[in-house]
Amino acid sequence: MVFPAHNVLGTTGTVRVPKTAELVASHIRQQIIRGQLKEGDALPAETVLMAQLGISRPTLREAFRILESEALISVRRGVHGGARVHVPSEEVAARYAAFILRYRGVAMADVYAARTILEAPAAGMLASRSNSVTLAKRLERYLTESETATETASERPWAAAGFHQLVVELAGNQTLTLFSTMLESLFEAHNSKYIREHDPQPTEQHARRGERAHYKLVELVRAGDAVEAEAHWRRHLSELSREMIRSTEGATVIDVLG
Amino acid sequence: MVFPAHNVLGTTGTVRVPKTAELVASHIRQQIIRGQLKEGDALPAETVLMAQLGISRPTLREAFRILESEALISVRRGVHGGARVHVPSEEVAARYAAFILRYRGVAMADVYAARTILEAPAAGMLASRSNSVTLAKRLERYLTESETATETASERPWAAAGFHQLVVELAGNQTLTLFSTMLESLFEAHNSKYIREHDPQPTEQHARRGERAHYKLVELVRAGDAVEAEAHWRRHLSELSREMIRSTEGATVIDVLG
DNA sequence: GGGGATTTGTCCGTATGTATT
DNA sequence: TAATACATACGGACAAATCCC
Repeated sequence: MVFPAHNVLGTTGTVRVPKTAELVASHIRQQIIRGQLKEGDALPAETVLMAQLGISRPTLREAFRILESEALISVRRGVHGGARVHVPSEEVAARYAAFILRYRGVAMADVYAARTILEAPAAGMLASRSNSVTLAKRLERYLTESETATETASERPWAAAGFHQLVVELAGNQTLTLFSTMLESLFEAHNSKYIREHDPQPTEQHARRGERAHYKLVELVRAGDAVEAEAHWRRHLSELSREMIRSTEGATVIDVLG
Repeated sequence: MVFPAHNVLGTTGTVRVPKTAELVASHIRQQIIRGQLKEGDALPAETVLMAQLGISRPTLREAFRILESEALISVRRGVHGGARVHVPSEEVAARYAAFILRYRGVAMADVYAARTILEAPAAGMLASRSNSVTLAKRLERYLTESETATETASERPWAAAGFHQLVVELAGNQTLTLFSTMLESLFEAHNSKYIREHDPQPTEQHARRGERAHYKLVELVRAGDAVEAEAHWRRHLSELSREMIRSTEGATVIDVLG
């Protein structure tokens, strides 16, 4: 594999000429996205890659920084170090969405509202499916299993988030599921940052009400009542949003870590 | 500004120690996202930044590559060259979403379906708003203006995409608008790549039907009929999706450029 | 537990290409 | 056209971290 050392086209007018590091990064990225490089795979050592690709170390390192910022590789030092491959993650996509939203000064309330708009129809789709009884069973099993699995109260929100994710996932649209996961990732990042600064409120009463709402959705899905399932889930999501916004009062705008 | 030359904490156990280039990139990125650096602003020259931040040229260049891959800066050579600042763009977020979808082998039909799920409720929200008459006027004005502005048939799809964007935008949720823009960006990338390979079909008849559907939505919004507006828009979007999928038959899976 | 080997992290100096004046 | 200023790329060197024996 050879990359053009001193860009082939010479003077290129107004055309943007990609730098060597970008080309190298794209080359490796494509192998990851196409599945030719799998999770955990080790890339060759720097010296080997330099020879294979015909580039210098600084150039290779620039490519590594690009891929590292996309969480597609992680580099460690030491004797068995080197670059290791990772699958593209929703967190990164959520991160970039957060950059945009933060730049525009979008409030967290807006993000919560988006979840409601997105998830409520998903609940309706679930109930209107022909195999809604099977789907209801899947949902119910998740609830009972997570009930026995959760030991401390602190990990209950995580289980609840998993239920919301499952609702969207069973609706059967992968793009929608991705968006939903991105939103969940934003909430998680925002809340964890907030919890670090303030005191976490367990809100035992709210947890019980949430649990009842989850079981009620299962029933509506089982009954195949799409209209009521969507309406019920919308109410639940709205209430949840209000609660979250009130409890994190003061942190109204998206906060970006990176 | 001084970054820890040889990471302060020394041995850090299992904690991931961020590299200097990442810190520098984050530092500059935050200034951009917080609006302290504005679109078109020029960053100091490399030598100046090296002195200001107390880092070497390779490290600074690694940071530049990271920011460049996020489209937050663009670097040019020559006398008045250097790094120029850009606002965070939806295309980048769409790009990473595309990486994830492509990795999972998601079909374009899935992405189109997501647009339907997302935009249809937005149309309903539009009609149910108290100022729906004003919103209808905005939509109508866009249609008449784009009608006079479009000269060639090739730029008509662009105008249509703008109308769809406007529908979501007027629904008033910025997060939803971002998602919608990301989807539109994916369609644009996919179609432009497809058009380059095949022959573009103008489909005059479809264009007229689409135009009628747009005007009908305006009427339903003006009348404040939320239920029918949502149903109508869903039908229109579904038909549009079928049409696009059929006309790009063979390119069923998301394709990623980068 | 300590020493050595391997691999990346950071730096410096230099040469070359490129765009502006 | 020539000079100038800037980024691009290369090679070599040392420091730091990690693992194995």
